[in-house]
Amino acid sequence: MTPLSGYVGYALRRAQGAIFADFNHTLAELNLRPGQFAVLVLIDQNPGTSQSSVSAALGIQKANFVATIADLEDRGLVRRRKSESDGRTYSLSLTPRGRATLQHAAELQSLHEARVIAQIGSEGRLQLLNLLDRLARLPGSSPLK
Amino acid sequence: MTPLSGYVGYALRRAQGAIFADFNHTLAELNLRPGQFAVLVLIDQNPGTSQSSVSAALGIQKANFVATIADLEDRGLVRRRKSESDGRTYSLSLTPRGRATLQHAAELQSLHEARVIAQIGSEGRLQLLNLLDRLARLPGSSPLK
DNA sequence: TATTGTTATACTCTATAACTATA
DNA sequence: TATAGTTATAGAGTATAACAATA
Repeated sequence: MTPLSGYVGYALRRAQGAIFADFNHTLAELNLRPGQFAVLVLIDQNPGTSQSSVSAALGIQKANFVATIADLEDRGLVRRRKSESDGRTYSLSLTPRGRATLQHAAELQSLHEARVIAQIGSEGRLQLLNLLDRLARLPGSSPLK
Repeated sequence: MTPLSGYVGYALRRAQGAIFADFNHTLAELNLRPGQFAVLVLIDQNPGTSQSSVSAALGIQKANFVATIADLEDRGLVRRRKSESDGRTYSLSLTPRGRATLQHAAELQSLHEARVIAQIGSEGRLQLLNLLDRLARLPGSSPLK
């Protein structure tokens, strides 16, 4: 059957399915899905940050972030400490085990990214990142209210 | 907070979120989501096709296609006829209303695609389609067999 | 035996509303 | 009032296993 072509949305869905499948397969031994990996990276880069900040940076609802952060805390990868300056917020940081896991994950992730480069080339990857970044800035793409 | 950058998978997720939100907003009056639009396009291009063929072409499980096709049939957009040559399959086609809806949807979709072009340019869009198509062919990611 | 369509089930991601405690 | 975190809920999307009817 003639495949659909010429639809950016459809092409994005198919590509993301392939990329996420490869990512999940590559990091299967760590039991880390793409979103969890992203959370670890952000906390590592912004130690002491809050749940609201991380969820906002990832473009997800803070309500949907509760289960994710609880899981990472239960697994001993993230530490949540009550902030002293603001009783409403938790201060997030990686545990030593979280840092070790992130380092291992980053190595596996680079294998995944290498497969991307093998598929579309280094130059193609940079073009792609640039195009996707501009697409993500489409007007009205924030959650509809 | 410093955004994540340099991860193709993350950039894909953000871009797809923006694109799907824009698509859904653009076709809201028809109550057609991206997957449903794709089904109408495929049936229109392949009248008489089967549920298995369409679901395989879209890279989804045939089990998950049952609810989708039932909804489109209930809305009077798709007709399912028992095949005479093979008692197991249904022959799918668009109803007149389905064709009219698809035509209207295609017009709205082109407005959506125009916004994509406004964001990344005609040339950028073609580059993107090419890159995404190659990414979808990552080894081990093929729902198509 | 294999395939088509189906049911049932479960898991992930996402969206919204409403609540609490703090500010 | 406004914000951080939470709970509850609902809707899509996707994956697998098993089944009846048909090939």
